Amino acid sequence: MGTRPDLLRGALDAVLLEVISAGKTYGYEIAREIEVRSAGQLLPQEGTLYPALHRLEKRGYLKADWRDSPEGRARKHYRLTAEGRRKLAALRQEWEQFSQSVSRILGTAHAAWEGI
Amino acid sequence: MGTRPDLLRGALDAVLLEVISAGKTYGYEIAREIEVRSAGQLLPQEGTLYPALHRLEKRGYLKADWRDSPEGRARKHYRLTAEGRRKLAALRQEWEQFSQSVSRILGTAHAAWEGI
DNA sequence: TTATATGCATTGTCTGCCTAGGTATGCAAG
DNA sequence: CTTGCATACCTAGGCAGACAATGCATATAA
Repeated sequence: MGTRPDLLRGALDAVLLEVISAGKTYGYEIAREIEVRSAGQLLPQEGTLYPALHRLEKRGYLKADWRDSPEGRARKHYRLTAEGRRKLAALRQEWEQFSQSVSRILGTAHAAWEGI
Repeated sequence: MGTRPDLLRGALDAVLLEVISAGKTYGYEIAREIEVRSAGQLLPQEGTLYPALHRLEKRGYLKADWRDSPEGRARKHYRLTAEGRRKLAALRQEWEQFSQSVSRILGTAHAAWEGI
């Protein structure tokens, strides 16, 4: 795996909603996409991923339906609700502000020095 | 307060070590410094801050000593150990990689596109 | 039959932020 | 003197969520 658990916590929901909105719709595929897009840095465990998807569904950000697969067992496909799209936009902005705050404090490279 | 608790979790240790290494040495001062440096975005609660400092001390990243204060009660001053400086460097790099991964996935502004 | 890839799910443990309290000192206002 | 406020530290308990481990189901290949 890549990073510490605690790092993932704050960003997982945003990452999941983003990947799903980009057309990766079921768990197994979502996991692999996250791994690819992060170049192996991020890789949520199954015991993290599936509960997270259930949470997002229960909170109304995702809708799911089952479809058969040509290989292996059936897949549970997710898609964003309207509320999910709004949530993604909000989480994206929240992440941006937060990560810039931290990066500015830590003095890491991609901090935006426009402010202060 | 500023951000969601879950966001703070992943970055708090790094932020604390950084602020202390920059010369803000006791809890109350550390808290205010974080608030100032993040422009109010980050503000750990006392029930978060003090246990976090104790953890870092117990793990050997910080050393502490008590000193009297001209105003109010005595202060517990922290400073980084050699191990603490190494830890800060590691956490800084970990944060940079992680935040870039997430930012790249979310497509937020300050992502570095040099890599892929 | 066994192994491997696909695919979803749950249980139990552990970590750690928060809320909500508490303690102590110094000073100013009433 | 008492009340309030800033300074300054600490802790108990609740709760959310990531992880490891395990299990189940389907398909293909050795």
